[in-house]
Amino acid sequence: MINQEIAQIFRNIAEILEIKGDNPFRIRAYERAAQNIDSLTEDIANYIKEGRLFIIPGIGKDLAQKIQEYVATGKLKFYSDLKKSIPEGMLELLKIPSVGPKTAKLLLDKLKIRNLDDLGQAIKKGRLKGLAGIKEKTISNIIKGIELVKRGKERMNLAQAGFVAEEFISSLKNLPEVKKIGAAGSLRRQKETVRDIDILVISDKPKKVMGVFANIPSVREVLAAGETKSSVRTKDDVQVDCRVVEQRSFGAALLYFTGSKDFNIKIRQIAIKKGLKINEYGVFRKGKFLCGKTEEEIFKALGMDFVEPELRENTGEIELAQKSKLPRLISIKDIKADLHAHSDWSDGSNSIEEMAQAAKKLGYSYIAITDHSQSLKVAGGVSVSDLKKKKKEIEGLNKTMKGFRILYGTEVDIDSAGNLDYKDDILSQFDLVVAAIHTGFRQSKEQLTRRIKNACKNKYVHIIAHPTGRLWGARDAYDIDFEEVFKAARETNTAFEINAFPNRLDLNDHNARRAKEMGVRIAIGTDSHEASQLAMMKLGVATARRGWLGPEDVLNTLSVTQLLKAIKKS
DNA sequence: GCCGTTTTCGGCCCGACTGTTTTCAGTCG
Repeated sequence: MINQEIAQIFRNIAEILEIKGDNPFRIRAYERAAQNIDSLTEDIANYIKEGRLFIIPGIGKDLAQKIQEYVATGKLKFYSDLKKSIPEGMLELLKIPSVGPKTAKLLLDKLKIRNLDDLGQAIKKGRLKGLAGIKEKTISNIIKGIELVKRGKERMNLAQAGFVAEEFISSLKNLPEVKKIGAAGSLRRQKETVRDIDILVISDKPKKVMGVFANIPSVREVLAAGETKSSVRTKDDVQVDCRVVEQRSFGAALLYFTGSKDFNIKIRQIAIKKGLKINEYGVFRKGKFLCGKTEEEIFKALGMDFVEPELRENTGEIELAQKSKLPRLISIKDIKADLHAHSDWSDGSNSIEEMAQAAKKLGYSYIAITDHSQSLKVAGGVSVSDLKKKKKEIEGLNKTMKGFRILYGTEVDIDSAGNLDYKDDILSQFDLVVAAIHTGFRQSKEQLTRRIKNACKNKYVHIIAHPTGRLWGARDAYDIDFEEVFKAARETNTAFEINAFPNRLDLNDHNARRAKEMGVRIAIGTDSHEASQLAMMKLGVATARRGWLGPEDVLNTLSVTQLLKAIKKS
C-alpha cells in the first residue's frame, strides 16, 4: 500500500538527516509522521481526496505537500536530492549495533567509508585505529556488529517471542530475591512480530538478579551489564533486556518498558502539562514522588482511563482514554468456539472426535470442523462422496457429546477464476462454510479482489479465511482492495477471518480495525491441523485486541444458536 | 518539521550503560 511506501521514505529521510547532523527535532518529526502514516487503516490517497491530511497527527503544511507530491507523481524530489547527498550504502552502517549517525559520519569524513564492505576492509587494514574516540573495544564491537548484520536476524513471531521470554522468566521467578517479574515491550503489546524481549523485575537485590540473568544457559553474550539494567544476546541471536526496579516503581517501569515509544512520549507530554514528570521510577511533582506502584494509579494521576497494552500505539487511544471512551476489548474468556479447524478427513492429524474433545477441554461449547475441499489434493481435500460419511460421523458424535456441538463445515477453495470448489447444492448442506484462496496468489490486485468478492456473494459462504494469504517469512500478503472487499462483505453479511496461526495472523491488526470500522464482522479461527494447535486462539485474540475489537465484533463469542442465526444470508 | 484554551516562537520525553574520557558524548530503548 502507498501508506507504507511513504512511511518508509520518511524513515529514510530521517536517517539521512541524522547522518548529516540535522536538527534532531526535525528528524523526530519525520519519524513520527512515518509512524502515524503506517498506522492508518485507510489509504492515504483518500485523505488527500477529502482534504483530511491535516487530521493525521504530525502532518503539517510541509509534510502534507510532500505526501501529495508522492501520491500524484510517484516521486519525491526532496528525497531523491537528499539521497544523492550521501553515499548509497551509508544507511546500512546504521544497522550495526553501536554505530549511530555520529560514528557513521566520522567514518565517512575521515576514512571515506561508504558501506559495510568498505568498513570491513578498513578494519582489516587497521585504519580505524587512531580515529578520535575509537579504540580497541569500539572496533571489536563494530566487528561483532557487522557479523550480526550479515546474519540478518529478523524479528520473531509473537509465539516464538513468548517462548524466549518464558525461558528467562522461569529461570528468575523462583529466586528469593525476585518479588515480581513480567514481560514488557512489544511482547506485552502483543505485536505480531517482536525484535527484543524486555523483562522487568522487582527486587531489592538487583546485583544478584543481574548475575543470574547473565548466566542463563541460552545466553551467548553479555552486551551490557549495569547495576539495574543488563542486556544479553541468546544463542539464537535474540536480544533480551532485563531491568530491576523497587516495588514502588513497578507500575512506572512497566508503563515505560511496555511503550510504545510514541505512546510514552505522548503521556509524558500530558504529564508536563499537568506540572508532573513521569519517568520509569514514578510520577513526580516538583521532585516529590506521587505514585508509581501500579499502572492504574499512574493513568489515574494523569486523568485518564487505563489503556490496555495492545492499544498503546498513540493512534487515538490516549484521547479516548481521557474522555473515558475506550472500547471494551475482547478477551480469551469471551471465546466460545473455534471456527476453523481440520481433521484427518483432510490434512489434519487428529480425528473429529479428538479435535472436539480438545476444544471442549478449552472450555468451548462448539467447534467447526472445516476440512479442505475436493480439488485441493495436496491437502487431502474431501470428495463429494466422502462428505456424506463425514457428515454422518459428526451427527453421531453430536448425539454422544453432552453440552457440545460439532459444526459440519468446510474450507472451500476459491479457484483462480473465482468459482467455489463445491457446487451450491453441496455447500448448502454445511452448517458453516469458510472460503479461501489457496492458489493463483500472483494474480493482479483486481483479479484477487474480484475472486474474494465473488465468494462473498455466494449465498452459502459465511467466512473468508486468511484473506491476504501471507505466510510470515515465506510469502508476502497478496494485494487486495480492502475497501471493496469489506464493502462486499458488509452488504452480503460475510465475515472475515483473523487466522490465529502464528505465521499468518491474517487479517492483521490494522485490517481488522478497518473491517470493524466498515461494519464487517470477524471470525477468529486457529486453522489447527492438530488438537494442540487449538491453543493458538490466544494469538488471534491478541490480534483482535490490537485491532480494537470487542466481543460484539467477533462471531465466535456467540452461542452456537446465536451464531447459526447471525451468519444466515438473505 | 510540528504545534499551541498559558504560546504563531521557542519549545520539543527521559534515563541507563559504554567507552573513552578527567566530565561526557554517543547509542539505545
